Amino acid sequence: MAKRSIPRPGRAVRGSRSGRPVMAALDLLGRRWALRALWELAREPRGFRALQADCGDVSSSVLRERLLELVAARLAQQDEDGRYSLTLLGAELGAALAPLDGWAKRWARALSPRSDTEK
Amino acid sequence: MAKRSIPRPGRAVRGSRSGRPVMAALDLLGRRWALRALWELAREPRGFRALQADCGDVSSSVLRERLLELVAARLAQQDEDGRYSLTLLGAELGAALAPLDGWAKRWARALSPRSDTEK
DNA sequence: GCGCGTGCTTCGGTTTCCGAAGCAGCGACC
DNA sequence: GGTCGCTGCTTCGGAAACCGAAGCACGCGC
Repeated sequence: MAKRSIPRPGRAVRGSRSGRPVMAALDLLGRRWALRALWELAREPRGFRALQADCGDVSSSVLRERLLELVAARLAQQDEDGRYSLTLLGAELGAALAPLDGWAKRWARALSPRSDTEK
Repeated sequence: MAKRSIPRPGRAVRGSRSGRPVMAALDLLGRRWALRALWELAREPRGFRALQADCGDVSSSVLRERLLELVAARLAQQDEDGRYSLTLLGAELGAALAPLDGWAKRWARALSPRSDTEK
């Protein structure tokens, strides 16, 4: 498990040797399902299988990897009862990402009216 | 080119049949280098090769795919001189994501002091 | 013409992801 | 005690995504 190194600020990550914090974040969150898992956990803590179901049945192996990464990055934690939840740090990230929801709605509005010109 | 369908609000995407806009966004941005490319373009418009270099030498084939996706999603566009830039919509997304930078710095501060307990 | 930089393409090899199956542990119920 | 169902988690073969290096066509300066 944990095959590849987990991005952390101050360390070289994929696509950036600078170690700039935001680059590490971009790497961490750019992995498949990472953003989604964080988003779901921000809504409310859940157990592994519930989380998997709410993420549209992600493959359990990948979800496990992402969760390990989030935990290693101190964004998430596992409670004694097994449920996953965000740490304070993770919740703050969730808050920083919150505007995404509002933007997405504007995006939907901007795209739908005349975008029947899709293939 | 454009092998897989491009996420759009109102359509089923990976991991969500609901068509909720934010899910489409999460899918689009959860692809490798998508977030990073957007972030770089938000700083300033650039040509393909410059963008590639600034993204830490992403493979050109993947960068091309991500750019096509961003363009299809109306987040980016290609100017007459060939340079890529964000559309108004894309710039708004960039603005919505801006808090990420501040958060990442806090993340770095929270992690560095005593996290010598890394493997 | 020639060199150089551009946007972009191709392709073989590697990594990542997926999906289905299965395991061990635990509480509920009989 | 037994087995049922649910849990967190693991394994593994095949599929898809990604990488990296090379190369093509075009435009521009020389």
